[in-house]
Amino acid sequence: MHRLRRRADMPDAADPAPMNAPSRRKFRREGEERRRQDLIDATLDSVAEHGLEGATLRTIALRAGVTAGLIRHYFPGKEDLLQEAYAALMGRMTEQAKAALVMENASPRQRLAAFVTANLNAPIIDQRVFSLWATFIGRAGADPTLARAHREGYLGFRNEVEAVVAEVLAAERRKPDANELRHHAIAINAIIDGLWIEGCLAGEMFSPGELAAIGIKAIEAELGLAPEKQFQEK
Amino acid sequence: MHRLRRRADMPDAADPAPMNAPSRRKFRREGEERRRQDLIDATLDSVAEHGLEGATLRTIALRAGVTAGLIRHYFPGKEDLLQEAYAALMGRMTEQAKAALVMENASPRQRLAAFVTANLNAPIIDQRVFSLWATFIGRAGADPTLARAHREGYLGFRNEVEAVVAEVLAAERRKPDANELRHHAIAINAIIDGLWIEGCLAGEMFSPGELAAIGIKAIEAELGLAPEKQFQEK
DNA sequence: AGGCTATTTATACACTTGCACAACAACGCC
DNA sequence: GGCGTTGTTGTGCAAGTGTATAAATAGCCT
Repeated sequence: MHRLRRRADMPDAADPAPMNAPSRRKFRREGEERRRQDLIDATLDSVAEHGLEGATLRTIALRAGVTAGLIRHYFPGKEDLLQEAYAALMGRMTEQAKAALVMENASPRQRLAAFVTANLNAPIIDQRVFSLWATFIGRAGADPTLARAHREGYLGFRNEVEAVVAEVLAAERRKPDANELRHHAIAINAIIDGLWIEGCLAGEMFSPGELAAIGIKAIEAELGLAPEKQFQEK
Repeated sequence: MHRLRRRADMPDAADPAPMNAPSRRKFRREGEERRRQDLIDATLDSVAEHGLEGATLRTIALRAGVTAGLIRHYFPGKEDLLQEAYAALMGRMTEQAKAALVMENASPRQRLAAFVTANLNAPIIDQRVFSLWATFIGRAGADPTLARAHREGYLGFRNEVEAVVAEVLAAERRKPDANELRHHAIAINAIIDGLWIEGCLAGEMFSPGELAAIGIKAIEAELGLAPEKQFQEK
């Protein structure tokens, strides 16, 4: 029995109790945005748990608490759903990452340290998010759409880093040229990315705050900042 | 017509030319190791190109120049083939990465620089290898076997880094404690990993050797080494 | 209350997937 | 050369896959 029918099976005289037949699943109508978000979340959950291969429409629908057919009512096809899910993931990641930069009344150096700390702790250090990132980015080589989405996210992130670095160095009365600045941004970005991966894949190997401390020290070394004690973590 | 049959279709009196019927595919018997390697390579190619979802037994077999049924003769199931393919990939990656460390007649610092340079240029900087790495590692969260394989590879790599770092610092008459050494290794590992990703995903944004130069400078800063000019790249 | 309509379910369908197995033929051995 | 072994092919099959579509009903409007 691999097709689950509730009604149309055995068309002639086989149902012993025709009275209770119409039992159809109860449902509620949700708002359009709510449904789309639920479906996207369910998609990300499915991908994180079973990979792209295991994220079938039925699995996704089950997780979202609806039936598979409904997906087609909101998305033209599975590919579109995956695209939107990836876009949503990237949006949340960069949003969270950049949120740590909007600090009032803080020196550039403090803002940089806070940025690094935010990126190297929960919720950005998270195995589920990493799995999603890796699963999607693994297809960037073959899917130009994904590749462009990544490139934009990456450059946006790096530009943020470069801007803070410029402020930090300016506060130190240093005037780096454009290429020097770019190299610093690339290196710092690499440090954050690399530590992020290590934390996501083997978080329990590091004590709380350890990755952030390592990252801040490495970045300060990269920028040639004296490790002043006034910037210890609270 | 969705099933391609060559013989058994239409069992009675439908074949106009029964003479040419037995045309069966010619084949050669390869050695066992050769076949296994070919199948593993075809698997990696398929995964790199279409992701885990697109790597079907038929696709893999087609690429290996055999028919799908043969795979079952060498591997108990698809999952086993994927496991072995991942193991082979990791083996080649770490092998290449460590190969740069076995230099005779070189100072520790030169060996470190060569190690970084090797890891941040072709063939280790390679989009296909990155796609494979990301695709597999994305399932590490759900698959304990993959997670352990990664952990072992990662720790092995980091221990290599730590050993070279110890030599470099020893040559500078510095005696770091164990925790300091560990932090250096983690940071340097992150720098290499981060730059590796950037290079794989957007290699054309960097001029040749640029990533290696950035990496070496960042690592020397992390270790507090004076950027002596005698270590320029040839 | 009762109808309208768009959301939601249920089902159908063509096709794919991993696996099973029988038939076949390439190659070594006598 | 013939023969047996076994690597290899061809084919079948149940369980899914994404998509299409008819049927039902939830909830709003009047």
